[in-house]
Amino acid sequence: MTRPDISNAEWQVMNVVWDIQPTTASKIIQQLAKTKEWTPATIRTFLHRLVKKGALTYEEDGNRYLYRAAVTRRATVKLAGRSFLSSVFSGQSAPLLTHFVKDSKLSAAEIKNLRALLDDKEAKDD
Amino acid sequence: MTRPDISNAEWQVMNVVWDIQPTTASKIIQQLAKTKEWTPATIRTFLHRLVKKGALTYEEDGNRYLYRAAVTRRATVKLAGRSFLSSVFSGQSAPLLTHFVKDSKLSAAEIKNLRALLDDKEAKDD
DNA sequence: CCATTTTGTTTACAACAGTAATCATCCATT
DNA sequence: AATGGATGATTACTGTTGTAAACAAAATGG
Repeated sequence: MTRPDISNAEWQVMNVVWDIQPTTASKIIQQLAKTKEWTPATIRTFLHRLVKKGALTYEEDGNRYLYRAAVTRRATVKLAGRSFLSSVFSGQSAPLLTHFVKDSKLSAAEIKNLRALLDDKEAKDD
Repeated sequence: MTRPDISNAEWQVMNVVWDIQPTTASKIIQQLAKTKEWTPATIRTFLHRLVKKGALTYEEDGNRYLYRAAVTRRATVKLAGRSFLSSVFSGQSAPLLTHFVKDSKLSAAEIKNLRALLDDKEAKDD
């Protein structure tokens, strides 16, 4: 169970895989082409590294690979979130939330949703 | 205006400086000793790098330096937050907030505070 | 069948990051 | 004045990250 310690660039790749897995390198490359300037070679490097890190696995499918995530998005986000919280906010959640609420544009629906979550939290008192 | 691109370890140092600036290397080392296992040499390396990156400045004070932040915590947090948001949540604030609300322990007062912030946001409709 | 394209593997290389040790100074203390 | 600690500067070394090119093998189009 290698700890996935996923870099910024690698997150872009993981996000695509989580969205459309199982999938091939060329599909991933296609997706990323929409938003990034990376050459295919670069993306393939990331794929290799992610496999090596244990964040992706693959299965052979003819002459190509079908990639899938070896770690869940939820768990990986949680780890990255804690690391960020710890570095940037010294582990203090409330300032983090304050910051992001202030720095975000939120729709009425999203705000409502967050309120509901807060209500929930208060009710459970945890 | 060199872009401060502050690493995890360097954030620890910056957080101390923002808290107690202007201050000396040995004070910083003392503070960090409470939570980290770094040798003084390591911390001094970080100080040098942060100066080089333009995140810290110093003023000579006898034979030692008085360090102070050259960038505000607010601005630096904002940059780091956006980078994190972009990598881990593909730029989507609402999921980020949902995640952190769920993954945080919050006091009643903190919850109240966040609600107030949300109300504010809704009122201003931005 | 042969050339081209696709796909995966290996190698490259500079900058940054983590983690220090060593070296040179200067100040303070004996 | 000599020495030992504090302080800053320089050097070091490994691993990671961003960014790819080069190479090899397989498939595909003509």
